Amino acid sequence: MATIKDVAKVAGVSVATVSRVLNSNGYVNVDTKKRVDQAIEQLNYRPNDVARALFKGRSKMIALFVPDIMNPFFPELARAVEDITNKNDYTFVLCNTDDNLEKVLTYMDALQQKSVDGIIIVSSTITAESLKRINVPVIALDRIFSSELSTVTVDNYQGARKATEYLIGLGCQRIAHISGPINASNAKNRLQGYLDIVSDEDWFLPSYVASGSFNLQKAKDVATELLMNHPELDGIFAANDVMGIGAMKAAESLGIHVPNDLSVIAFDGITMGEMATPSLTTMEQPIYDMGARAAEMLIEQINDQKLSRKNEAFSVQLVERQSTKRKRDMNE
Amino acid sequence: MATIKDVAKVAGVSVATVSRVLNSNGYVNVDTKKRVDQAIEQLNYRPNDVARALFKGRSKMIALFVPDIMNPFFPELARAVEDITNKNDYTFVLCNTDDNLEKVLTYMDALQQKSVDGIIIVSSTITAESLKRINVPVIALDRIFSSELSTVTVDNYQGARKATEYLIGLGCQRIAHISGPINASNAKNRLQGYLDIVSDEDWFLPSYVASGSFNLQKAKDVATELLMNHPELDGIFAANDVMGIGAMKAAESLGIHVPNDLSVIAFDGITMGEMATPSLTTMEQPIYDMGARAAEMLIEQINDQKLSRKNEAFSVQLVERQSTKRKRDMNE
DNA sequence: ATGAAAGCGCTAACAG
DNA sequence: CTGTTAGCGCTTTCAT
Repeated sequence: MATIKDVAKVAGVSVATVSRVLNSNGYVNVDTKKRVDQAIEQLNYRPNDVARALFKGRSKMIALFVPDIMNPFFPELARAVEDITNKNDYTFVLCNTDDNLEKVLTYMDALQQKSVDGIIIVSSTITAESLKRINVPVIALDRIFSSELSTVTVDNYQGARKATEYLIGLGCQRIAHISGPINASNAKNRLQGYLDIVSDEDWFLPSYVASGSFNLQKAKDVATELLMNHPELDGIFAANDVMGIGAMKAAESLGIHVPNDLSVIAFDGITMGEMATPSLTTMEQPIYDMGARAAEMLIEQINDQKLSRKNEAFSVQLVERQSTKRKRDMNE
Repeated sequence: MATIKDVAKVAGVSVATVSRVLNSNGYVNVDTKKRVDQAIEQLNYRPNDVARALFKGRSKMIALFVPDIMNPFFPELARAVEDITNKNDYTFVLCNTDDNLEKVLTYMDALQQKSVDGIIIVSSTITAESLKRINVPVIALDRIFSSELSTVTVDNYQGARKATEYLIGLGCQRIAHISGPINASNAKNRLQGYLDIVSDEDWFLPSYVASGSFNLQKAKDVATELLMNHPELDGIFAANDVMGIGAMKAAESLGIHVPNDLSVIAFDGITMGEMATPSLTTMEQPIYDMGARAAEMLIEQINDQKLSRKNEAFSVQLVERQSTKRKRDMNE
């Protein structure tokens, strides 16, 4: 590994001059620059980022915290963040937190020790308190957990309203909701959207709401219970796609046909929803765009630390597939 | 951020002594150690990893190259690598290569500049040549692309044989194969396993093999063609689960019932296969274990650079689900 | 058992 | 326009 010193020697200049051409900063004669460039080329020299990081106190690394990359919602988000991160010459570090505060703190210390430049966090359990552990820009993505952070989200409330209204428009007359964990802001808003549409209906029962924890198996279990206790149900709005699939699995094992007997709509727009049979109608989020935007915002903030707090919400879009169907036996 | 100097001052010793207790290396009086520990505690001191990395030339970072984390096979692998990586106090860097050599080289340079300690690579396109670009231990995972590297794989050939034999045992009499890209070692071995079972059968036709590039849409397209040209087919062995799902989608759109008219078996054991309807019979790989083992091997090699090259292959296991079914109309 | 000091590779004053 | 030099925070001889 050639160092800046080697380059200086070959070019017959001082390391300062080499540094200047490296960073195109300060005056340097055209000819000397040429000589330096040649030396760099000749030695195939690459500056040592570690030395730079030590001097600057920044490492050109960005970390993304997700609960678990194995959850199919996150790979696309991670991909987006990595793409933007890369395009801006940062290195991308992935951290699975399992929504475990202790792991988060361990990560924060480790990243701090490596002079990470910024962090994007998807989490509902992290405390605003724990952010003080590390002194770098942080963006909250998908879920809001601290009012002091810039955020990138979607309009969960409106999306949930639309999903519920869509089911009603199809002729559904008894609609249940399988919610995510209520401590997650997105789950809470989706629940609220549903409630604001249906809670005044005379058919509505509080027991039409069950928590599926954003988890397939859990959702299947609660959906089974829901469908057994309430055979009158003809629509389910699940707070995410994974739970929507769980609900369909529950219906299938009970001999309830989707979409003929039961319409199911969910939220997210992950690929797995298309793969399911029947394919899942959903409120699609621009997942990649969200990740990309969060990364861009983070980099802006890294470059200008006193940038003001910003809140961006993407809108979601109804994607009709096979799990929902207009009811033919409406009262007429 | 407290530095080692601050600690030294508070403890009333030199930085050398602090460094000694930090690394439990060299003699240090029990009492002085106590004083230093107290100072560390009091200042909440954490050593600066960047400074350490500069001195040592190693950064305690490990990178994983995957073609694309959005492909559902890779998140579990990534998760495993990250877990092991973390347990050993390394930081995990994720790199999506899109199987693009230029991206790979760019990554290698970037990682080299950051003094990464080692790399795990899943790739079929990387040339052995390009590895010279960076002088750290490398493990090949899932696919073999250079004979000089330690590798972690599965027994693709035996798995493919078993899958094909399973279909035959079910009574299938015309079995096609949807292969992965032939430049990928795993795809090649799976194809070979299939061929070695069927190529001597009198019904076998070379046109029973089609390439689906490990890609769902592509597999769906070629499966459609396959099923249209060869209505006699009653079994398909797809080289991975994603393509197995593609094949089922193709059958569905042609009105061919899986598994009654057509049995489909695939390879991988990703979650999406369970979610599909019908759920997909497959040769399940121990994906997490493979990732974990690769990470362990890498760390062993980092700790002892002159460790000899090693080759480990896990075995795969048949998981019967709904996409395959014994034929009732056998000649009897 | 401990301290002083050199140096990892780079950048940014400061001088000239 | 270019060179000299003092660090960035840490580890490791080399003395003592």
